[in-house]
Amino acid sequence: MAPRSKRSIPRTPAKSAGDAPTRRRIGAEARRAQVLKVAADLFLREGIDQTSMRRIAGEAGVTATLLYKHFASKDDLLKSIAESFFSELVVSLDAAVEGVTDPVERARRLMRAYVTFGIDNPRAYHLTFMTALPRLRRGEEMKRFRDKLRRGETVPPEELLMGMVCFARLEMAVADLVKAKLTRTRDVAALAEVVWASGHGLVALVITHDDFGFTPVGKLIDLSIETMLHGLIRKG
Amino acid sequence: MAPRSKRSIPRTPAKSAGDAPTRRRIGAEARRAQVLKVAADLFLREGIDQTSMRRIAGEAGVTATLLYKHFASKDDLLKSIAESFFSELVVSLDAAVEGVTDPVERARRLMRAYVTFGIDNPRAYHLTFMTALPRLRRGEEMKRFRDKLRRGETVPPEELLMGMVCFARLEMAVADLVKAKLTRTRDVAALAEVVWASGHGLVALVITHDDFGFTPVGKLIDLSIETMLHGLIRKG
DNA sequence: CCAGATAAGTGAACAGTGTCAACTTGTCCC
DNA sequence: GGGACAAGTTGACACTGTTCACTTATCTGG
Repeated sequence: MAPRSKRSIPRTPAKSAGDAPTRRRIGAEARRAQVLKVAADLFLREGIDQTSMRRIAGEAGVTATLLYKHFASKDDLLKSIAESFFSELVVSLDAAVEGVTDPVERARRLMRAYVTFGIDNPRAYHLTFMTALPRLRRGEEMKRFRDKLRRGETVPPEELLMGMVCFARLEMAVADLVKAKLTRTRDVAALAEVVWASGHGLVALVITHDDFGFTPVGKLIDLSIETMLHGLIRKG
Repeated sequence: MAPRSKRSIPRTPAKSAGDAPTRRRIGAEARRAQVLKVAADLFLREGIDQTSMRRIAGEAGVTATLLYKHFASKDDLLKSIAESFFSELVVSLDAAVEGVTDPVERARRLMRAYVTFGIDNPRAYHLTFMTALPRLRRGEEMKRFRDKLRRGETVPPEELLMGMVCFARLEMAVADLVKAKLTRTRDVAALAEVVWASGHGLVALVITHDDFGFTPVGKLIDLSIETMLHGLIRKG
């Protein structure tokens, strides 16, 4: 955004003699993977806006133009990276509830895993859940996708939207609570969305207003999860 | 190193014809206000990134350079606009609880007013709560500010951070709940942050993933607020 | 009434951005 | 060896936020 003016940079032609400009060719797949890795690193270290296509290209030892042979746009590149973060999140979520059978405890651990992942990986979280990538918005397609996941159907992995998969994990945990007749209300989708919202809000506030002077994060997480759980569960 | 002395370059007199676009002068305050209005309009209509300084200037019938006589940077301009949105939000919040004495009902209405404001003014909400303006981050200053508001002290209005004022409204409502011994726990600050998080999360999700296929928003708001309230309040 | 200070406004440039058309170069297959 | 095609580069375009060096209008005091 702001080109911090660092004056008196001679702007060298950068035509240093002798360095071999040999175009090093690697396969298309390999290059794509390499660019993804470099870009993800830079986005996480420096932030999205601070990371230009030229910078990514430079770090990959390549020209910016080449990136457009592998990704349609910067947003497209971002989207690809987001998908990989989603995958990691799914792994975290699954690990958190592995072997746990009590539905309430499963829900609790799921929430905690989600919030912790977000707070521990603020830039990744920002990229995946707080950036409205134009390409990520697919409206009707998403609805159909949700329905499929809800019914336990499988979806071709290459078309998989990992964000939806994350949500499906939460939705199924909530469904278990409802099935066990533990909840005050029975609208699984709505309940899952509410739970997600509270977790998301916590992460979002903490990572974007980190100077707010919040209560220690650990305490906040505990209180948030327990409050939500108490709100969900029937008294009795 | 080319000293580049551009002394006394004639620089086109441009006095040739009666083109004279007549620099229309208005007072500094007036111009500042006008720019604020134009910029706010554009940000809301087109979004922040789609609105350049030149565009704002053009719409105001002025040069981009002039904007920098009134605002230090685009971020600074954004920040000024954010403050005015915060003010509107405070008005909404106060209106929502006017005349209501029951602490639970006050809390409920406050939450609803907050969430509704955000969903009804997505761009304004995004600008105020989801954009980490560098100038908005003031760390320690914010903490001291919070403490003052918490104690009911007044703060010079020209240094007022309206965002903090909004939060203080919520915090005081929560404090009333705690005082009435209605809550399960007693940490006012932490409780208020948790409530805020859930409201914020709802708004944030709805306005950035508007294609997600959510449960109808009205239902979501109701369920979210009632769940939160049930989670907060002691049973019995 | 007119000089001078100062406030208000301008044009051109700088250093960057995402992106693309047109070109060159490397590598494999026939 | 000669194409074909994939992989990579050059150089530009139309933007961005921002600043420097200016001009011009308006108010004030002598």
